[in-house]
Amino acid sequence: MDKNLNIPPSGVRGLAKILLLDDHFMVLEGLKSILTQSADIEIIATAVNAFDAHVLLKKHPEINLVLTDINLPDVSGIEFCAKVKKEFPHIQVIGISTFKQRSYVSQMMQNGASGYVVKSANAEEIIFAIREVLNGKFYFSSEINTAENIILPDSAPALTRREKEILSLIAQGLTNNDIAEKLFLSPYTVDTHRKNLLFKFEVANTAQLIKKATEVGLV
Amino acid sequence: MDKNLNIPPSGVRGLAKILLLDDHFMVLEGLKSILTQSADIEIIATAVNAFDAHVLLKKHPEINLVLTDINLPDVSGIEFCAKVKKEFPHIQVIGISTFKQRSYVSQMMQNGASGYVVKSANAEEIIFAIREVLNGKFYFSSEINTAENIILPDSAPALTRREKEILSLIAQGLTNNDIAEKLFLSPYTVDTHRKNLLFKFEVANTAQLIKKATEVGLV
DNA sequence: AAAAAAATACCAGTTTTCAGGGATATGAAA
DNA sequence: TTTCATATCCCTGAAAACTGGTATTTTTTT
Repeated sequence: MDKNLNIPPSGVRGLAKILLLDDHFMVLEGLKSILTQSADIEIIATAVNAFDAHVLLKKHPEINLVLTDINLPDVSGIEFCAKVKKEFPHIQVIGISTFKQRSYVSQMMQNGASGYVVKSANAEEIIFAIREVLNGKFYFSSEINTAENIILPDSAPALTRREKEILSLIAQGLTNNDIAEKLFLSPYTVDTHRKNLLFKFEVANTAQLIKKATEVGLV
Repeated sequence: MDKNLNIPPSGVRGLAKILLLDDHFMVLEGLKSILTQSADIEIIATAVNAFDAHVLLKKHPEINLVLTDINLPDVSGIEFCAKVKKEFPHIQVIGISTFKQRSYVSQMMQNGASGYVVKSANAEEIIFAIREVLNGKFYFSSEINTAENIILPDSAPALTRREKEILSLIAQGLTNNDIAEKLFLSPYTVDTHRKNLLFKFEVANTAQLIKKATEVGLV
C-alpha cells in the first residue's frame, strides 16, 4: 500500500469526485478529514440521509463515487445502493459499516456495490479502496475475508418485500391477526409468511426469529 | 450556542486536554478534526481500545477529559468509565454513542460520567458539551432529553439474576418446558418469571420482549 | 411464452404462550 | 422485627403460535 497518500499512483484515471452519506456527523467529519489528505480525491457533497443524498446526486452530475453507510435510519444503504446504480449507472458505490454488519456485504454486492470498508479501517485502506474501485476493481476490507466470515456466512437470509414487512410487524409485537387486519390479508397468509420466515432463519420460534433478525440488522 | 467556536467564552477554566477512545478510526478522525477547530481544546492522545487508553492516561497525567465510545469491542465504555473515575478522579468522562444505545446513559452516569453525546451531534454541540463538563456541569445530547425519552425512559429495566438467566434462554429459543428442565424448576415457575419479564419490559409478547431486550443490550 | 418466485389462501391438530388470579418460603433491608 | 424483594409453585381458560400439509393467482425473470 502506497505510503505517500497525497501522490496518486500512476495509471489511476481522473479525480475521485465523491458524495459521502452517513447519518453520523462524526463519521462524516472523519471521512472528510481522511479523504481531503489525498490530492486525487475531492468531496463534492455530504449528506446525513438518503433523500438529501439523492437530491445532491442530481445536482452534481460530476460525482463518480458514493461512499455510504450501510445502516441508515430511513432507507437501508443497500436499497440506496440499488437506487443509485439504477439511476446513475456510472457511479461506483462503496459501503461503510461496522464489523458486525458483515452479513449485508453480499446483498450490497448483488445491488451493484463495488466495495466495502469497515469503520475501523485506516486512512490508507480507505483511499486504496477508492482508487481500486475507480479503476473498475472491487475492494473489500480484510476483516470481511477472515476465516470466521467465510465459515460462518450466518448472514441475513434473502427475504422478500412482504416477508420483511411482516417480520418488522412481528417485531413490533403484532399477532398474525393484527397483521392480517393491517395489511388486508387473510390471517392464513400471514401465518404462511411467518412459517417461511422461521424456515429461512432456521429457527423454531418467534423468540429466536427476532433475535437472529436483529443480529443481522433486519429489524 | 456560541457561533465563534474558536474563541472560548470567558469563565472557562483552562485548556481541555483530551484523550479520545473509539474503536472506529473514522469516528476518531472526525472528532479530531472537529475538536482541533477550537483553541481551548487539545487532543493529547487517541486510542482504539481500552487497554491502550489506560496506558496513555498513565503516560499523560495532564489529561483532564476522556471522550469515549460506549460500545467498545472488549470492555464496555461503562466499565472503562468506572475504571477511569476510580483511578483518575480528576478526569471528567463524556460518553459517545449512537442514538439507539441511549439506554446505557443512566449506567454511565452511575459510573461517574459527566456527559453523553450522540454520534450525529454537530461540532458546536460537542464543543459545548466539553466546555460545560470542564466547568463542572453535566451535558446530555438533546436527543436524550426528547419527549420520547422522558416519557419512555425505556432504558433497561432492573432484572433479577433469575430473570436475566431465563430471558437469555428464551432468546435462545427454549420453551418454558425446556427452561424448566434445564434449571430444575417447575414450568409454572418459569412462566411466572416470563410474565414478570413481559411486565417489566411493558410488552405483550415474546417478539417485543426479545426486540426490546436486544435493543438495550440485555440479550 | 414458459418457468420460477412470490404472494395469496385454506385446514386440522398440537404445543406454547398469555391473562389473571392465589400462595409460600427466604433472605435482605429498613 | 417487620416489611420488601426474590424466587418458588399452582390453577384455569383463552389466545396465539407452530406443524405439516395443499393449492391458486400474480409477478418477475429468463
